[in-house]
Amino acid sequence: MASQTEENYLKSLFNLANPQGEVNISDLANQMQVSMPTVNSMVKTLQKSGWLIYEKYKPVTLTSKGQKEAALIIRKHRLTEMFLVNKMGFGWEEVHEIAEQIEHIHAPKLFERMDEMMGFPTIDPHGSPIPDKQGRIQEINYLSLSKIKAGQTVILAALANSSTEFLEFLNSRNLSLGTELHILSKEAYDHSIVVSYLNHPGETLSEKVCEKLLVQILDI
Amino acid sequence: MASQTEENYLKSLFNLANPQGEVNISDLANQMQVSMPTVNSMVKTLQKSGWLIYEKYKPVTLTSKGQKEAALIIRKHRLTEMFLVNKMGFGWEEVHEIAEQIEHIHAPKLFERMDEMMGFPTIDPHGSPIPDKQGRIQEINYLSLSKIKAGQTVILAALANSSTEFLEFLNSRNLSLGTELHILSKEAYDHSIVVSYLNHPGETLSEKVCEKLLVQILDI
DNA sequence: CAATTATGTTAGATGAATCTAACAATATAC
DNA sequence: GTATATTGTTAGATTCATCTAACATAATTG
Ligand SMILES: [Mn+2]
Ligand SMILES: [Mn+2]
Ligand SMILES: [Mn+2]
Ligand SMILES: [Mn+2]
Repeated sequence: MASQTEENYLKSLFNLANPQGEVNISDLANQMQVSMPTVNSMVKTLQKSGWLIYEKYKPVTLTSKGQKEAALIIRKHRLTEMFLVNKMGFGWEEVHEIAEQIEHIHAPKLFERMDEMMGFPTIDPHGSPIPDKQGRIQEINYLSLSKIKAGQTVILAALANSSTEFLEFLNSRNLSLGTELHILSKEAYDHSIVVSYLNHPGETLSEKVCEKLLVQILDI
Repeated sequence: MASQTEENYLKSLFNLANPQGEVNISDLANQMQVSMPTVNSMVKTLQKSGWLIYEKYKPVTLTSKGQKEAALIIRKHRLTEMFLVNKMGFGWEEVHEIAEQIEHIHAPKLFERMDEMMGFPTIDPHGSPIPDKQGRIQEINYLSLSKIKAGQTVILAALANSSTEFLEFLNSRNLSLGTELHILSKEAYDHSIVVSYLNHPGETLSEKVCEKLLVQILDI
């Protein structure tokens, strides 16, 4: 069984993987906030347990066993976040840190009960998909708000970043998942946009914000 | 901040303390399922952090800081057990192992929400008191069923032992906290007793079982 | 393509939590 | 009150997860 530390490495590896499934040692060191030699020795350990493939001077790649394990930890994380929001009254900006700890609890029944009590949700409070019990993830291809043309109407469906600061910014503007946004105009100079939505007739959003808002186009 | 390992030592120390607050190294080693040298080095570490008083060849004693810390971990454990039973539908025999892990989560709000959602319970699913936020425990002096005379009527209020096996035994006899028991007779030879209760007109309970059933006398 | 920069590895050390083997102190029993 | 048993300590080793310093390889760029 993977240690708590190893589980966190697996999650980072899963999230950092490029389309070919590769992860650089330096990116992993940066993500985990440890030195490269630490990562170097950890990837050797993870390889010995069959979680990944490692060859000197090459980027590492999770094995399918490693991918599944990572996805199942992410499943526990996201189920927990959803449970905290839906069943315990937490705000979406409060749950990540708690889930970061609870994802390491070994108690299959706990997470099954959460799942059951919530009616088997498929997304977490930030719009990210919850992997199923087999570790399969249903990737949904949302569009970034920064790619949408003026005049269109979209629904806020997910976030490309879920940091507390960003979530608190969204709270301050009453923006939540499901909000219907009308793109009124786009500024050519700085790529900021002006949107209108419930009780907010004209709100300006910077490019930095728009990039992180993932939306679905409303075809009426 | 105490590590998960240190937290488990603090809990054991709290539970093993005799009326003078003293704990033997060998009892602690036995409880923690580690060797005596391991305990010896750990108590030195715990002393350095101010959790306990240690002098060579003498039993150790938790400081008041150590007692409070232990009580607050026990609080998290018992709140969790109660939450799992009352809010998530677990049986009282399923929750200890999960609580053993969740008690180490650092998230004050999580436990405050549990507490709130349950209406600030004062006992856990096994009848043990839940320490308050200041780490104070309200000790209730129940009587062991083995001390009760024939002819009396009592209410099952708590358990002196909450092992899964014992809880499953109680489940098999439909015995739960709050059950009203009529002591019909006592066997002088083996100290077993015969009780009657809801749908059980005559159930024999061994001395071993009676010792672990804590009751309140019903004064009608 | 040579120089510079970025990325990755080795070596050696540290602190936490554990072990076994050997020894020391204290308590108990005859 | 000495012998025996119980309890506790020291010494030395191990594994895990981390570090820094030094060195090696690979990629980028003028
Ligand atoms: Mn999260
Ligand atoms: Mn984590
Ligand atoms: Mn318990
Ligand atoms: Mn524990």
